[in-house]
Amino acid sequence: MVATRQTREERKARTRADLLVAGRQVFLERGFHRATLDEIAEAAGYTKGAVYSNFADKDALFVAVLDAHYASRIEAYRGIMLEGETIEQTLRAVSRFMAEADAREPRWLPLLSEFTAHAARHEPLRDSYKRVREGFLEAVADVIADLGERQGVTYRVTPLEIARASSILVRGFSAERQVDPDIISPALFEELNTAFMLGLTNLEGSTT
Amino acid sequence: MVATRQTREERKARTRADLLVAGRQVFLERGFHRATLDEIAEAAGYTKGAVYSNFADKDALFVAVLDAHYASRIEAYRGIMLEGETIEQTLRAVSRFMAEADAREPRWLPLLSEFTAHAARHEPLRDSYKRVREGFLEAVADVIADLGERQGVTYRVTPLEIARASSILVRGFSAERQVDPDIISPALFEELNTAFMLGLTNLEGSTT
DNA sequence: TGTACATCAGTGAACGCGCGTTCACTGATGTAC
DNA sequence: TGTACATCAGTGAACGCGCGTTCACTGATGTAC
Repeated sequence: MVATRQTREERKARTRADLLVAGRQVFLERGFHRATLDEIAEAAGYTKGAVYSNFADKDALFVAVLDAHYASRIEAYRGIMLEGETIEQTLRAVSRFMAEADAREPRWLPLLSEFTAHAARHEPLRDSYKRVREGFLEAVADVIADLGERQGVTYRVTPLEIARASSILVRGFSAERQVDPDIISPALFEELNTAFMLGLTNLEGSTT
Repeated sequence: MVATRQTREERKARTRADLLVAGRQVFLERGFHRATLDEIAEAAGYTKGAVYSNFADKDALFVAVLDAHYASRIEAYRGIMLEGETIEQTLRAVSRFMAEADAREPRWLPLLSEFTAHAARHEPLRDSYKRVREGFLEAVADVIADLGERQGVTYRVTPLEIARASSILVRGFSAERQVDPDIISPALFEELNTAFMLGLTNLEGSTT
């Protein structure tokens, strides 16, 4: 397992990938503001300079982490959609996936919230954040539209709005849970999600 | 209009009140992190030391601002509840009030989100924030419970959970809007709110 | 296959600065007699 | 009503420090011939 000779390009791509993994991890552990580039670089096995050689600054590193996160989410959603047989089954599977992802990485949503607040206040960053985020929501909307077609279901609002509405709920839950993770009862979670899904889809089959 | 002689106690209370007003304003303008105690003190007509003479630190000042904000909200909600004749009317009036408050001070919710993220990461602050916030939600729950009794309506979940659910929606909307205020269509807003309210109350009158 | 020079990813140390916090001080209010 | 001392809200200046960012450098890869 001796380090093979690599071209510059390969090495740099490797470094970038290492920094993304380490960045994600340290951001999750410490939060955006408290994570230091020193710690991230060290966790990846480099020094701070490597970060600046691969990303414009700390903000850009985070946006890249976010981009990678969303890419993997989209892939997961696509997979779930292909597996589900009925719309109800698929929606339930998506809900389950989201709940599991949150349980697996409970700090992700608070981290996103912290970064959103930061990005909203810093003009150029705000734009690049918006681009990545809207790209994600549009990709989710595509999945939702595909699902509708496959299952012959119509929606009361556009797929993009459904994606956004889902995000609204998720982020709202997260905001509320930040103070105390146990504060949202499972009953409340279920009621809200159900109300939300019934409200936005014509599940009864009426296509008016 | 010569400054009247005041006791120390009166003067101090006045200073504190001035700082709260100025703090609220500067926090709204700049956000929590970017607001400086210098600017707040100056806006209030004092120097930084006055802040430290009235509050433990920057965090405590914000919590005090928050506390005052919630107190005035509760008062408003109580007023609305007393005026409404039917439950539908009252719920609509509350929705309108919340929308108007958000339009009047669009930076309040982002500010709260920024501070929540901050507080979540700082142990002792987190507790005092939680105390203030839970106190608010409980007061809202009281209003909701009173409303139910007055109008003879039952809820599918506890009043406290309704208060929390409402807060979840509000904060979710706000999180989503931070990137771009125009991104949530009125239609989506209405659909979600309706789904939410129908989901949590037994409006048809069934008390089962 | 070898030599000489160019490139550039990553290093390591230094910089800089914004601002929250501290602290000795002051002058007006409060208290005792 | 007056005097002497105590208190303490608010002042103003200095401190401190964490960390993002910069930059001259190096040594391995790339390129030309």
